[in-house]
Amino acid sequence: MEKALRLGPGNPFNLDATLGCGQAFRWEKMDGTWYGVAGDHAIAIRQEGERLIFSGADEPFIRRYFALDLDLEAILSSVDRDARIHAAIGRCLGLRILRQEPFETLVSYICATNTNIPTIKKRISLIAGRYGRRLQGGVSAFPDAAALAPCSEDELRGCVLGYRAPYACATAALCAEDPAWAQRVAALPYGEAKAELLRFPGVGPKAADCILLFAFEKYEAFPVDVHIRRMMRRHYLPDLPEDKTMACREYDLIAGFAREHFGAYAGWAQEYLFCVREEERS
DNA sequence: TGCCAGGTTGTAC
DNA sequence: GTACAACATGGC
Repeated sequence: MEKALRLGPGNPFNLDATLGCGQAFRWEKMDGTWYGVAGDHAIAIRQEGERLIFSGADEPFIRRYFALDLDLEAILSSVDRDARIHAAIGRCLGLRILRQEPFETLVSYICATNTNIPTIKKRISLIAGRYGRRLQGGVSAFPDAAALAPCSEDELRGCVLGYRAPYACATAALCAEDPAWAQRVAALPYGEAKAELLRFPGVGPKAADCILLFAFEKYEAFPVDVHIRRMMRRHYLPDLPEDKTMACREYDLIAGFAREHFGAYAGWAQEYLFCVREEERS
């Protein structure tokens, strides 16, 4: 059954930017409607101006998942500190950082290293379809740690994870043994929470920052992927010495600069910059 | 075909 | 601590 939700004035929301920016991997748009899975909900949702029309979940879930409770204008005015981010905000106004499931986000970003977004979506979809609980409409929830932990490396290789299969396998086992991991991470401040996540195999600085930003509301996390690195070097830190691969020191330098420059909501700035990432290379 | 992709790991210095 | 090759796979 369809429900409708009216977005308040002065609190912008842009469904296309939010679901299309690459933070979540289980959404597809068809004929103006987004179809996807969040938690145990198979959701269909579309935006008509200031109205959201949705089915598959109740309004409190939608408000929470899409972070409609946050004062976006306040967040954006706090990071709006230069012409480039200002332009990005103008182009993607209403993009919000979702509140995603910790375990799904953890595994998703282990699957997201050194690859492209269509391939990540394929991996996540295969994992959910094979090991997740079936929902209405034929789609499946992402499995929890207990459901994924018994999988062998070969089974996960079958989900085209490649060399990441042992990492996902070992991480699922760790989470299954320690179901309170997410609660613990949630309670820690950014730096300590990141250190906790870095203990999972297959999780490095970038994946940890994505997980903290998309599943734990640690909004000072500033993930530095190849696009953001290129943009930051080109437009914010032109004096950084040339390097082929990203050294640990360089990552912390870029992310540290971003936190200083954009402030406590640097992660929101990162998503807006990622949303307008240049397609041109080199 | 060859290069690139929401990088991390293991190893050598 | 820093540097760098190896890594599976698919898109373009």
